[in-house]
Amino acid sequence: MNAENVLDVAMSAYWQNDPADVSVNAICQMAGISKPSLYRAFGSEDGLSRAVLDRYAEQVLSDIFVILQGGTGLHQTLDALIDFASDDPRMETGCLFYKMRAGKHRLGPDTLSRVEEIDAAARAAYAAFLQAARDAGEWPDGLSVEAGARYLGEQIALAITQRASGEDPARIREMLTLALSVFTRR
Amino acid sequence: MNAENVLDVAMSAYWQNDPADVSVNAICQMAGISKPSLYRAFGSEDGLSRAVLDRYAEQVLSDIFVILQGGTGLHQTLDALIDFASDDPRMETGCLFYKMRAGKHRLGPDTLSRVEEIDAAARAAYAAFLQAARDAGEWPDGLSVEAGARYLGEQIALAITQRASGEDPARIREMLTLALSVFTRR
DNA sequence: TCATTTTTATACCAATCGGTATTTTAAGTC
DNA sequence: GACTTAAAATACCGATTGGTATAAAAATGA
Repeated sequence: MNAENVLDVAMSAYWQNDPADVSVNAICQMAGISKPSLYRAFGSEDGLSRAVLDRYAEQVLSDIFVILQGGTGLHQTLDALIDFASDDPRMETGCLFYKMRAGKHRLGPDTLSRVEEIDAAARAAYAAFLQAARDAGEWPDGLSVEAGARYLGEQIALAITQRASGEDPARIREMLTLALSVFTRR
Repeated sequence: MNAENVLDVAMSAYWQNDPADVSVNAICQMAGISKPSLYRAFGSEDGLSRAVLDRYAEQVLSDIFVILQGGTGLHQTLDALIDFASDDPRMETGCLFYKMRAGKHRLGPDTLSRVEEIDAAARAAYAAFLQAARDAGEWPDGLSVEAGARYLGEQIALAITQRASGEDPARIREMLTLALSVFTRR
């Protein structure tokens, strides 16, 4: 019955549509397995969506952490983030993590706690990146690293969420570039 | 059976929670009316949510248009928008319009077209406001009014959406102020 | 007061949800 | 081949969804 294949099918379904709109029944049908098989493998819908999120984190989100930890300087890293959010084909239908976070009140407890865990890790990574830029002297006056990290994370989330709603990538890039210009102008 | 009371109850329910999480059954129960009565008055769930959105537009959204058309200059109007998004108590649980727009794929055709209508009107109002600021010479180089209007609208939407998720208003204000600083710095 | 019409309330509909009990099938093992 | 064990498929569960048919009640007109 191949659990990895089920995870791939579920991840793609959750990702392409909204997680809340994809039923367990539909996943079983798409994966060609029976419902008892799925429940034996993952325990519950919560177990499945959590497993999917784990897979997504290591297959996709890890790339964002790589960009942040690249140590290539403020300007260059911001450009890489803009490229990723605006034009990476994998973000064409949005980000599964952001979709889950946006509908967190519908998640089961396990998936929810994983979402919050990833959220905290992302904020920490953004903060570490900005702290390094501050240490290098590339930093506008009167802005805390904490606030900057929150701002940066939410602007990236906004841009990718807009891609999910079919917005023109060029427009998204324009808006995100404008939003992140607060880091490089003084 | 009082249709206005039903609209008030439904608006408050849609607004406080997510529209997709509020069933027709629940609204009937809260309003103390029978389901056939509601369907005779509004035709369908789509008819009800559209009527609710109409009411919301004239009771709440109109205030934003008033701010935008106040003609009090760029800086002052932006501050008023920041105040509204960050601290107006009516936005404490978010904006019903933004909640509907975020879940537009779940809306019926009538409600959906009304959402898009309001969206277009809002963009036009933002653009008119920014055009006036440009005519007054208060405008950064290399930014089109169109792009600025989209950016401004989305930043406001982001801020209010964050209020719905319980974010600290002071943090939201800080982020929104930072985002809108691109209009006043050169 | 009686009859008509309109509104209300109760009960129901088919579809779908997440989750399971039961039965059938298949795979080993001796 | 006979027996055991594990997996799979089907059928079912109660709850809830948007929507309606029908029966009871209330208001209206003569």
